[in-house]
Amino acid sequence: MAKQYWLMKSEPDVYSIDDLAREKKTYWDGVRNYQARNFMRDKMKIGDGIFYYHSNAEPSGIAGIAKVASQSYPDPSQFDPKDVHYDPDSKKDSPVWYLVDIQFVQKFPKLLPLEALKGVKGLEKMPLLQRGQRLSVQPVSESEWKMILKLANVKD
DNA sequence: GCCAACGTTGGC
DNA sequence: GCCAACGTTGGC
Repeated sequence: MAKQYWLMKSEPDVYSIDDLAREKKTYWDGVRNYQARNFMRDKMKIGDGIFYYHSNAEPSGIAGIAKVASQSYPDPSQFDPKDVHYDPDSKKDSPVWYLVDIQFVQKFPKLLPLEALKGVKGLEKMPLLQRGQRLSVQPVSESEWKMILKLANVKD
């Protein structure tokens, strides 16, 4: 299986790339969208590349790189009645929500703002740039991955 | 803080 | 199964 690439959104006020850089590794809990879950549960493989995207930020944009650090497993927060992500419909023997661990790779020297991605030839198909797109876990093609690394002035 | 766009819920 | 109402996302 060839290496695949992803983009994952996080609000930096909640958990930023600096938080990830400090902790080195975290688990991506709280995703409650089926499409995003399916990518994590069915598609992600250890070692896949992840663009770490800051949403609801000033400015919003890609902040750096992480990588998938585990197979998918059930999101523990769905079983915890005290957790905001608690899902009373989910049962332990048939969990609804899955997540993966992600590991810090590098922070971009400068955040690559969303604005800088718009209008770039070769990136126009990215879900991120589609009007109204809110998916928090998205696939990125290899060519998009390489172009963005170039724009950010970093090597993989 | 506003609001457009979207996904989900629930009445019918 | 339709679709209006609602809650959420996320750029601005």
